[in-house]
Amino acid sequence: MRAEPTASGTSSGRPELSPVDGLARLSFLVHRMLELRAAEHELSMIQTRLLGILRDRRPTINELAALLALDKSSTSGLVDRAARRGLVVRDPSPTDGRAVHVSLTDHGRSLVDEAAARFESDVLALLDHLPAADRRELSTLVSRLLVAHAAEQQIDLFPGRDGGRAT
Amino acid sequence: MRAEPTASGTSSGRPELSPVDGLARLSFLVHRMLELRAAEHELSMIQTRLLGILRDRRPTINELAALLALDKSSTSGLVDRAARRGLVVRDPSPTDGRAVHVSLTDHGRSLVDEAAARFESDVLALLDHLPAADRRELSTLVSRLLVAHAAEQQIDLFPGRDGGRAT
DNA sequence: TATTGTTATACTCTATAACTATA
DNA sequence: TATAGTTATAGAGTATAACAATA
Repeated sequence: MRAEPTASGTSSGRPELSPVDGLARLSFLVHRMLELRAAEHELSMIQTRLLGILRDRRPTINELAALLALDKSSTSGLVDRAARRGLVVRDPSPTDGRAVHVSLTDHGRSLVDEAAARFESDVLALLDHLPAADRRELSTLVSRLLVAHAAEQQIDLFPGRDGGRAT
Repeated sequence: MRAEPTASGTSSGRPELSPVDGLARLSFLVHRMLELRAAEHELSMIQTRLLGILRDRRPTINELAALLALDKSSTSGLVDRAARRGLVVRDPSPTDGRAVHVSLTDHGRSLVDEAAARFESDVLALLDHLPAADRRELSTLVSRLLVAHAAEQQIDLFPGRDGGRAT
């Protein structure tokens, strides 16, 4: 969005990006890393998100639509195209004659696993530009930021780790 | 992509996201903030990027295609749709009878300015979850990371601030 | 001949509305 | 009657290939 970097002069020798600029650029950079790795397997971002969700779930079309924030008709088409490529399968629900469960094929799983592994090493390589201490500090701050934001939005960032409602 | 948060236990009371998970989630969060603000003006991400570029330039279709990493035919169609909505105009190049220059209309500029302002306040509000000292530290680390990455990729993060080739 | 831009065609992605089958 | 999913339709966004106009 910004064209000029808005280098809010630190008056030290090193120019520094503004906080908003920095976060925006970092966001686009990481996003593009995932896009490129997905594209290596001819996966669009939405197909990649679909496969990512299916890594540990067998949702119905309706559940998928909610998770992807898409209309059920869009979701149906998305699953169609993935199924046509042999990445996912539809299975009838044993309990509801109207519903289907979508799950990964072995091929779909190998694609998403490989893309995820490559993306992870991309991000690690990016972080390697910082010395170890800075890297740890950055991770801690990012985590703290996300935890605070999730708390405000009443989102559970750590499902499984006792959602809070316990003793 | 990750379903489980991979809370690499810090063995302290507070769970912390893994570095890759944290950066990925932060990236998606910031990306979604821009998407939502753009959507308030019925702008897609690619239309928003187009208008963002035009804020301080009047590129040709070919130049736009390079900046957006799109084919020139895709760019032509993108500009068509933006022009049909009155957001941009094509003007013939004074020096090359084949080329056109694309620029913002007043309407297009007001849309992109407003979306940018709202996005900026979203990111500032997000950062407000951290105490001021942490916020400054995070910005510095993000900036340092991007500067190092840009240097490696031989990209100039600060155009105008003397591209280096000087005295 | 080479370059700039547009057009024709095809496919993915998305939503709305209408439909089928089951509950 | 309500819900789960699909299909019909329309439009944005993208690429490839073919084209027109200009250089």
